[in-house]
Amino acid sequence: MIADALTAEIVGGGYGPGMKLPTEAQLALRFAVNRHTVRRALASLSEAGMVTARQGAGVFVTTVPTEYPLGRRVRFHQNVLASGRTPSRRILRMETRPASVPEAEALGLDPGSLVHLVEGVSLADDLPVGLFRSVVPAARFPSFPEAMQRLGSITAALVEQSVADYTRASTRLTAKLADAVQAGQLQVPQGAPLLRSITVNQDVGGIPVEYGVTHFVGDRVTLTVIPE
Amino acid sequence: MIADALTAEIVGGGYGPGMKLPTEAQLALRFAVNRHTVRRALASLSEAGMVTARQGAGVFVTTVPTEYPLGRRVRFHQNVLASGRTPSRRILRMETRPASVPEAEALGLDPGSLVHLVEGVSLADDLPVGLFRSVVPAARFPSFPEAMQRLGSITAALVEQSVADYTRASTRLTAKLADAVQAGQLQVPQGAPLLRSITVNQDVGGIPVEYGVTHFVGDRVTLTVIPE
DNA sequence: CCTCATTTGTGCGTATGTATC
DNA sequence: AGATACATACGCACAAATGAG
Repeated sequence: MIADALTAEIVGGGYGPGMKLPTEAQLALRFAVNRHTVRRALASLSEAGMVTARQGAGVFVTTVPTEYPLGRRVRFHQNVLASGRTPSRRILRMETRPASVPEAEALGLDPGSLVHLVEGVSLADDLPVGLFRSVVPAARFPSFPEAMQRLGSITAALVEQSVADYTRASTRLTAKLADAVQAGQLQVPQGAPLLRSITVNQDVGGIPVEYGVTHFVGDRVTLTVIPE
Repeated sequence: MIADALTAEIVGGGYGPGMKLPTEAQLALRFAVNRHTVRRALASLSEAGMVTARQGAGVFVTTVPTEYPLGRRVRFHQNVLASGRTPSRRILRMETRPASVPEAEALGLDPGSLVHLVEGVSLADDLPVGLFRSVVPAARFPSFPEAMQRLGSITAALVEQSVADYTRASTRLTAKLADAVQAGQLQVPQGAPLLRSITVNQDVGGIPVEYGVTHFVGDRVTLTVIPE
C-alpha cells in the first residue's frame, strides 16, 4: 500500500507538524506511480488526520503525537505509527464458554449458547493503551480460536471466516473508572478514567457476529472527530 | 453533489438494509457522470456507514436508522438524512464575554480575554439530539457573530474567517447526566444519560481556534466507529 | 469442478478549474 | 500577471473477487 509507504515517509523522514510534503507530482515520480494513486493515498492520510491539503499551496503534516484520531477508516496501527510509536498487541486470554446475558442479548443468541472469547491489550511502545474483550458465536465460527491464534487479529480472523462483508460497528461510548483488574492489566492506577466502547458488529443480513468491549486509557488516548 | 443525490436515491428509493444498489456503471449512466465520480460518492457513503461494497458482488445498503455514524468526514446533516429524518439547528444564544478558565486554557488565551459564544440545539425531525456550545477568540475573529448569524454554521463561519485549513478536532468523550437546564433544552428527563464531547479545533500552526462542548442525547444518538 | 460474465478495485493518461504564492 | 499545485472529472484498461450456469 502506498499509504503505508507515505506514512513511513512522514514518520521516518523527519516531518513535523506544519511541514509541507513534496508535491503530488513529485511523490508520484518518487514512488513511480500515477498522481491519482498518490492522491488516494493522501486522501487516506488526510482522513486519518495526518495531513491537510490546501489547494494551491500543498499538503501539510498535521500530526499531533498525543492525539488519536478516531474514524471509520482509521486503523489503530496506522495512528500509532503516525505518532512515531510502535504498535503491538498482546493476547491475554482465549476461551470458549457460555455467553453472559448481555453477550447473548447483543448477539441474538439463546442464553447459555457457547461463545469464543478473546481478551488482550493494545500497546503503543509497549505502553498499554487499550484493553479489549471480544466474543463471537462458537456455533457460527467453530475455527475462530485457531484463526485468531494464528492471525492475531479479530478482524482478520472474522474475515477469514467468510464474513469479509460484515457491517461496520455500532459502538456505544461511555466513561468508566478502572477497577483493580483493569488497572493491573493497563498499568494505570485504580480509579483512572477509562473510555469504554461497547461494540456490536453484524453481517450484511443484520445478524450480529461479534460483541466487543474495549477500555481505552483516557490519559494515553484521545479520540478525535469532526463535530456537528 | 452526487453523494447527496445518491443519499436521496437510497432514502427515497425504498432501499432497505441489505439491498443491492445499481452497479457503478449503471449509476454513472443514470447521473451522466464518470464511474470514478460515482465511486467517490459511494466511498463517501461507505465512510458514513450507509453502504458496503463487496468486490465482484455489488454495493449494499447497510443503513440502520437508529445509528449515528461518527467519523472524520461524517456530517451530521448527511447522517440524519440517511436515517430518513430532517435535520435542523436552532441557535439559542450568542454573546461575547470573558473566557472561563477552561476555555482560556484550551484556547491558549490570557484569563479574561474576550470570546464569542454560540449555543444551540441540533434537531432531527424537530427532536433535539444534541446541545452544543462553542467559543472562539474574539480578538482573532471579530466578525464571527455576524458570520455565524448569517451562515448558521460554526464551521462555515470559521471557514469564512480564513481558517479553512484548521486542524481536525481533538475531542474528549465522557458520559454525563443531564442537569435541569440541559434536560429542558434537550427535552429529556433530568438525569438522562448524555454523551459529552469536549472539542478543541486548531489551525495548521497548532493554535487553537475553537473550543466546543456538545451534549448528545444518549437515547437518541449512537456513535459508530470501527474498533481496534 | 470449472468456466465465464459481472462487478468492484486499482491504476494510467489527460484535461480543465481554481486557489495560492 | 504568471507559475505552481491541488481539485475535479473523463475515458480506458486490467486485476481480483463473486456468483451463476
